[in-house]
Amino acid sequence: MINYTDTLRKHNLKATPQRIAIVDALFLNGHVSTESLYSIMLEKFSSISLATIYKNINLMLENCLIYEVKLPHAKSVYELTKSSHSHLLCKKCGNIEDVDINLETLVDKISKITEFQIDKTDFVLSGNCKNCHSF
Amino acid sequence: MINYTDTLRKHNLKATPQRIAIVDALFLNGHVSTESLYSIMLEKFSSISLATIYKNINLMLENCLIYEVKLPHAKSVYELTKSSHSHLLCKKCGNIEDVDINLETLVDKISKITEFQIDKTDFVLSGNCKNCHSF
DNA sequence: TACATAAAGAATAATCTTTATCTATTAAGT
DNA sequence: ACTTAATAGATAAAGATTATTCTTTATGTA
Repeated sequence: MINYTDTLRKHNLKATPQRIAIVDALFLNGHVSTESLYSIMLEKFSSISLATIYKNINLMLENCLIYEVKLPHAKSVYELTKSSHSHLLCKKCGNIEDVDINLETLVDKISKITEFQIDKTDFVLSGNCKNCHSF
Repeated sequence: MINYTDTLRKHNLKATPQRIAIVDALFLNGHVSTESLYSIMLEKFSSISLATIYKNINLMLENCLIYEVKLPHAKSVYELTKSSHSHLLCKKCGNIEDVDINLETLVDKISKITEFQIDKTDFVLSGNCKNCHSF
């Protein structure tokens, strides 16, 4: 398991074993919901409190270590903060994938038309993944 | 006030005064959260139950009369179902605007690259609206 | 227009979900 | 090793959503 002590400290968070394991779980699983993170954590820390999960998710959100991805017709999932990207959601199997789409030109155009200063996008594309539509 | 009896019936919903008022509130306000819908409704129906709001929102969602817009760092809002469009969110004043962006070419491209069959997009662009950045 | 009936509304209880509180423990700097 | 502020766990509290029960009502039919 990678040591995320520095990562946590850089985000003004004490490096507790629980937090290191949370970051590791996000790294390994990519996109994780609150309750799924709780069950993952229970395997390593049999007496971890659900409140600890919530508290740390909120702290990590505030310190921009993780990001919340809001999905249509599903609960939010959390991911480690990366450079801006979009998400693919399979409506059948629930799988979530990152996808890099260059939205710069598009956003510039919309910015001009709407007179909005846009500095962030949340883009989720839903459908069926390769496995779920090829049979 | 427009009579939404037919609209409701077309979506397999009985046209009760409460439901007509909900549809009207969404039409007039564009994007409404649960609690804000509740306060709007309380003005017309002083004894309406919050459970009625939730029940009807869910029924209208199931019957595709309304759509849930999930926003970053904010509670969901609901809108009357329209043709596919994106949303602009002002991070300062909280204002939400619809914006028509033709994503077809983009989505086709991504579909080919990722081998996902994409049939829906949820696109929220966040920033500052005209009023909030021009002063 | 009145009737029958399934559905909806209001009130409220019950069930999540999330946050707050309190105490014992621990990370991290000295 | 020692000190201190922050964290974890346990649990209560608060907030959000759903379920239940009973009364009322929309709507199709006679």
